[in-house]
Amino acid sequence: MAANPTIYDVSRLSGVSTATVSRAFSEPDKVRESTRRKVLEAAEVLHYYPNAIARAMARQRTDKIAYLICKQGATILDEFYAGICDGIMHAANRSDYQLLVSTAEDWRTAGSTAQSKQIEGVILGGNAPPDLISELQSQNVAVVMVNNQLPGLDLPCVVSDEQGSVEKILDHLTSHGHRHVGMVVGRFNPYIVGARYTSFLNSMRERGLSVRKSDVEMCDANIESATQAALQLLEQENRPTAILGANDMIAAGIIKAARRLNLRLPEDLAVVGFDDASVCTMIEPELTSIHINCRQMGELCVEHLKALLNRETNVPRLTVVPTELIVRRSS
Amino acid sequence: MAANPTIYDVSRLSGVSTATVSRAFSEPDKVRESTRRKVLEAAEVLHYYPNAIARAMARQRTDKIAYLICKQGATILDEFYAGICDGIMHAANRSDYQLLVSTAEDWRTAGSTAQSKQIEGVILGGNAPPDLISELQSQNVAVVMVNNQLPGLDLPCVVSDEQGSVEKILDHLTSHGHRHVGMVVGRFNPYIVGARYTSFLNSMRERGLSVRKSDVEMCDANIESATQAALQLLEQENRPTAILGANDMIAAGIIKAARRLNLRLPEDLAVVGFDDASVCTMIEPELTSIHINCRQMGELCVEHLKALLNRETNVPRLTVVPTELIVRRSS
DNA sequence: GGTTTACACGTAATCGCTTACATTTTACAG
DNA sequence: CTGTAAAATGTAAGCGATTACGTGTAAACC
Repeated sequence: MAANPTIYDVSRLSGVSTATVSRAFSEPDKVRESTRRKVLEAAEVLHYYPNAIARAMARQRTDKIAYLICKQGATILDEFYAGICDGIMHAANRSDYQLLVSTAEDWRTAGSTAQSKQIEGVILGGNAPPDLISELQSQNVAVVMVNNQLPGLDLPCVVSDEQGSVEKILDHLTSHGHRHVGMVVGRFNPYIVGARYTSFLNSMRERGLSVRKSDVEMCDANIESATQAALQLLEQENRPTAILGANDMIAAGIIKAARRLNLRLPEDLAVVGFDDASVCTMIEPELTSIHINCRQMGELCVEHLKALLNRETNVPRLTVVPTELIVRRSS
Repeated sequence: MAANPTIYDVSRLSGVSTATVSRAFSEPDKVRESTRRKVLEAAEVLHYYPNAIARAMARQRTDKIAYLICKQGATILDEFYAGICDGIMHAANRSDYQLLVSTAEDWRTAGSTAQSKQIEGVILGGNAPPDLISELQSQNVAVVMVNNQLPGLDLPCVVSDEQGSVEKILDHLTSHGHRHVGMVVGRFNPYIVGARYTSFLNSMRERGLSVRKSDVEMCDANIESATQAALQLLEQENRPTAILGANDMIAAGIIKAARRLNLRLPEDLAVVGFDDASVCTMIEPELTSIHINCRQMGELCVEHLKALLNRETNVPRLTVVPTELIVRRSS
């Protein structure tokens, strides 16, 4: 590991001062074209690349941001959060941010928060614990939340249009004659319970359709639990003719349950999911689902974080990303 | 953004030198218990946290590593690579590394490689382009590859036991009387083509079973393509009684194709996948698959990177992670 | 008690870059 | 050709930690 060349080496070889070398790299138009070329040439020869650490030190700005996934109902293994991550990665690279990724839990148990000091902004994915948020804010790092929204918190949130999604689903279902609709909700994600489920209740009420207690079941974050919950729903006397799954995995569970009961899909039962994960086209019948532009959500997060970091004043507190209903064979 | 407290502030408040403050944090046993307490107390009062940037600057060590996903057949959206990512995240946190995540493409198009300078080690996921590898090595950053293995390259690789996986599948299938076995391979992932597919050919030959050209089809990275490929296989005169999909998505496509032809599973056709993704239990029939401990693979990557960074000499060039066949209803 | 040794702590140089301010060079008008 | 403003470049002081080296103090030995 031969010591890497520094700005001094370039300075010496190119015959200009270190200040000029520095400018040649970070403010190209403040230096004469000819000298800039000399500098770049010398850098080329020496295999010099500016040392970002030293740069951060001098500038008092690290351009480092982090994506913390809060395990409560969220994980990078979930296509949805992975999609957001993908969007964040792209946007971060484009804006020349360095992106750290971690789960909130690991993050805290590991280097406590000492790390935070060098992170200028954090994107919180999923159900972030309030104390994490206030801790971050007290260390004045910029915070943006994605797929979550907490009352009384002053920070930008990026969410998908849950209400609109449910409307679209119910429009679709009612236009096919469904009036008795149920839902299986994953209790593992508080935000989704609060958003998708209550949207469902509201929309149904507005349409003058009733939802009985027995039309809704809760389940855990695995397919077997979802299947069991769906069985509960379907084995009752007067079962719904359509059921929403709070995500595609749950919807898949509903389909499995329907199969066990020898129900025909979509004739005897319509099933709709959320997220439009890849599984939708893998199962039989293909699953009608709500497509969410997670990539865009991720990109928006970075945009907002950037705005926050640049001290812009009018960063929207709530950004709602529109969704789309993808109708397939299951409904 | 009030300026953050520095080691000087703590030094002043606690009445000791900056050197002692520094030691109190990074070499606790080199300082008397009583003074250490004083220091920590002062730090507490001031909300002081050591500035990792400055620390990195002084120590000439950043403890920063990166996970670069090489899009060629790999993406964070794939549960497999997400699982590896998860493992890397955990291990990185545990070892107090900062983890940057990006796709190789974004990485290069964005800040070129300037960034590299501050990254001490890189984990390459998927099919890394050779020039990227040599570029990294020439800047002497430690490199580890996961789920890939290139001839003539001197770096640690972590892969799953493809050969063993195939053996297990074929043991299972032949014990159920299958002698005519086909495969659908994704042409999008060169390594998998090279590993899973050739293992398949070898194992079949060893068992004295023949594989005709028409028993193998290639497909692209989407389910429709996989389904089409499977149809090709299944619509011929003398079709295989069992088919391997090079991953679970492809296997799902095979199942769809079988359904279209009204084949019964597993009676008329056995299907087996690789990766044991969550989709395996979502589809009907549930898919027999090879479980890969991706989390462990990720952790191993970090271990090896760490060893490399600590200049350990005997870092294994190849680590093969054992797999397990999960038998379900599709076979 | 005096000398040695180990330990705790302090002083100050250093890491590689940025940037305010000073100085020199260039461009251009008169 | 000269004077002046603008542009280009140079000088050097930080940024906030670490750490080699030096000093002072207390324990340990004879």
